[in-house]
Amino acid sequence: MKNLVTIKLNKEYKRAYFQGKFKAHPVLVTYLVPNRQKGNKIGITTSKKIGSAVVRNRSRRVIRAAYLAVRERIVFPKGYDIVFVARPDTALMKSTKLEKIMEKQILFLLQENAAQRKKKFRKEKGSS
RNA sequence: UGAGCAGGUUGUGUAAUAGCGCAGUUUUACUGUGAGGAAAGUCCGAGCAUCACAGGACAGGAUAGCUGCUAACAGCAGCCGGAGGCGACUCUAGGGCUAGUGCAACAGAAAGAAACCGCCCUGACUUUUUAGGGUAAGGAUGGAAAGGCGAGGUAAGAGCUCACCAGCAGUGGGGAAACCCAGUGGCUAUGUAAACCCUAUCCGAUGCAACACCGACAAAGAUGUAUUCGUUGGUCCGACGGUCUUGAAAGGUGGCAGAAAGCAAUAUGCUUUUGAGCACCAGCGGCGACGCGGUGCAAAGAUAGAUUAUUACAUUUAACAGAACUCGGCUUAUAGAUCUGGUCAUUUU
RNA sequence: UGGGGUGUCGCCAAGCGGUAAGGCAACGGACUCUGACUCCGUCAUUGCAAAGGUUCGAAUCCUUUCACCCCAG
Repeated sequence: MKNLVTIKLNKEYKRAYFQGKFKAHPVLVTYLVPNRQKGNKIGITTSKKIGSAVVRNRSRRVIRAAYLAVRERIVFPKGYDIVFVARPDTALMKSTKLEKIMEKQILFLLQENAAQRKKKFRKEKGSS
């Protein structure tokens, strides 16, 4: 896919799950963690629990289409690893609806991340 | 018109915007192309690859009416036997318990060559009863009781005799065979082989995570020419090998999208050969599966895994559902639409 | 993708052609002033993942399907 880097190693997925912030919704769960590279890397998880191969493929496509639309609008301060986890109802959604949900989630998580960094920064200042 | 039977086809379409994989080229933009009838389950059969260009025996496994079709098969076609349906038609693991062994709980006298009750005869005692023998017609148990049923026959009975029916053996006729038909004979030991087993036929093992090649690192140790070691399966034989073992590890390409060769160069083309390739035919042969012949087609080939997302219209929401080395089948899932050919009943002519 | 295995009460499980053992838990009762421990009893009921078949008889044998688990990168 053009200009779209995907996460490939299991290590990187685990990093996103354990260190990253997450926001949940009945249709989509988003994990977000900053990486040290330029540009975002995304990963999509569709487990066997959500349905058959047709359902998994469909939800993967919908998420990818939604991300491509969302990427145009949001300005990321730096590179992030983003992992999207599909839910059973994801395949029934339209990608336009999913866009709005995803946009909210990512903006929320970016704020959280920024807030956390400021806190850390202050703490370090105070201790020193 | 109603009910019912068998079989086939299709498996959303169109437009706009944005986007992805692969191939090609005038190389970064265009052109072409891009999921299924089951791609599924992985239940069979093959190709292909490696191990000896795959050998023998045992073990193990598979199949099981007959004849054909097929590269092969547990598939398909036609037929035979059996079961069901008024019928169209459907279903059918359908070799052998008279080769041997095992099992048949409980009940019942007895589950394999049987006497509990009953019936009959004889003896004892003669009030009841009791001993021996004969008897498979009746009772009781059971899924199953020694061919079934009727008549003759008898002390009572019994294929003891006879008619019909079932089964077995051998005879004659028909058929390619399963098998069918006819008459003869002796008079018959139940069920179970999807129990062990026997018979016939077939099967070497491992699966593309097979396997081949490329690039790059470090080098060490052991054996000593055969009753050892290693190389492929459970075992043995046989065969082959001289070198074998080990450390660290991770990647790429091919296999893989019909194959091979040639020709041409504003392109993705053309030609030839080849293959269990696919589709079609008012062609030929065959009842048919199918074969022969002819014509046409053959461009999904990913590798964290492309083949789409959104909107509008049609008619509503399309059902089951996503290729991973490739084919032939089987099985299972499947909304709706549609076509063809039989059958039965009723009404009208 | 390929290979292998398992489904029996709420849980752990035995049984592998002839009435579905046992333990824990649960429920009822006894003991106790009450609770625990202990003792006694009940608990699969047309059923052994589901559907067909073989058999007199199937959890067990055969076929198909479903769910789950393990191994191989």
